[in-house]
Amino acid sequence: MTKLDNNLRDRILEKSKAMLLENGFKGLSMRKIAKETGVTATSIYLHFDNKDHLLHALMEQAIEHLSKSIEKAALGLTDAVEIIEAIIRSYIHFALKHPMEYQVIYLVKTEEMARYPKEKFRKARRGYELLSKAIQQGVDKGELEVENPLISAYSIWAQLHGIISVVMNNRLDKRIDTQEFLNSSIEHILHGFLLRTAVNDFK
Amino acid sequence: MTKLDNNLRDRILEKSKAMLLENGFKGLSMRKIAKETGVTATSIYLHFDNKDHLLHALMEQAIEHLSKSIEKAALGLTDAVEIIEAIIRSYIHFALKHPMEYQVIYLVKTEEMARYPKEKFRKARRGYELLSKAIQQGVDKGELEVENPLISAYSIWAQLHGIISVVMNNRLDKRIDTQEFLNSSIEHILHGFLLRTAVNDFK
DNA sequence: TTCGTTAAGTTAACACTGTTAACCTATTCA
DNA sequence: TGAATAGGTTAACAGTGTTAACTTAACGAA
Repeated sequence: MTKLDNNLRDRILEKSKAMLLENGFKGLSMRKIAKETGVTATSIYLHFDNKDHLLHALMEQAIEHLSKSIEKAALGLTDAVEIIEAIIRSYIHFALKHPMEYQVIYLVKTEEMARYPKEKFRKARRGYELLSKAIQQGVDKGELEVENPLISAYSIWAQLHGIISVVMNNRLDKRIDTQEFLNSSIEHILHGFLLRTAVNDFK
Repeated sequence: MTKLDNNLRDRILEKSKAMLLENGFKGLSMRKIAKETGVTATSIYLHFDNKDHLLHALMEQAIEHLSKSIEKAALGLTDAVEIIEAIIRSYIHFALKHPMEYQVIYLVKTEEMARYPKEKFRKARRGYELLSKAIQQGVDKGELEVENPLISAYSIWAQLHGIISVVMNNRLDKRIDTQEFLNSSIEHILHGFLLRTAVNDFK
């Protein structure tokens, strides 16, 4: 791994990502990735332990991309509720704009999760920490009513994930307009954290 | 399909479900299911078009199971908010008690969803209709503040799904206690639909 | 300059996978 | 009695992730 990780590894990742964006996960195989990269299937194993590790690498990139989008959206804002809403909206926006990248983040299942190096989750946590800071700030200013900001941050994020996954997997009732559903859900989520007095201000 | 669908089909489903509960989705193959059922792999194709259709059948059973659990939990209750909370808690309880059955409901991805017969989604909708009725009832009584009860029902359900999937996939920060997270999230979700006045009553 | 080492790839093979085509056998019904 | 059909089977295809064994090229030391 001295001068190995300079070229092919990146090309494999690039091609994998491109193939993912085009055709989804279904037909994504090591052999096809290799062929697309102009190399043998076994060569991939010189750069990645196995298919899961390759997906982990894609996952990392996607998490980085998502984190940056969120940070960018929150940049410059000072009001706690504004920041929270901006984070929520940018999260949804990212998911809908980059569905495959979003899905790769949540692809890895429970069992493999354990093996996924914890250190790399630090990056993934940047978003929550931003969110939980904003919540704490809102609590301090008396705008929000929350027991544990970290738990609340994770709760918001989990609820968002549910809403997005429902939309992305076409699980919505056909009578329901997607945009209306999203707006209504955002409102519900925000509403759940606001004080009685603040509720009146929220539109 | 006259007298075909009496015996083997059910045995296949039984064994599939048992294997799913024991070892998860990862190693679940047609050949293994066949071997476990004491039959050839190709025989399965006399009863199911393909693997996806077999999973659809398992999905149907799981949805039925979940729907019954929810209906049972709401039975006898009259107060709208009580009913909503009971539905939410029974949904979470089911998911944690039967993780594999829960996961099979959400396994099928977007592309295959389109082919899944809409008629069969009726069953899946029973839960929402119960929920949306309760919401409507709460609105009529002036306990809840909601624009569209159906949308709200789907929103609650989606948020629940997100919370459960986060817990089931070990995505929670280790500093967070799962039970505390669940309770806090339930509170948030309910809070999001309550009126200002009602908020005070909610504990 | 030659030699051994190592990086970076290859080919061939294993043990699987879902799925189809072709075949067999027992039962049912005219 | 004989044809049709339900309910299976065996053999095979095309694909999968992954490993072991082999090749080739580059480099540093003797």
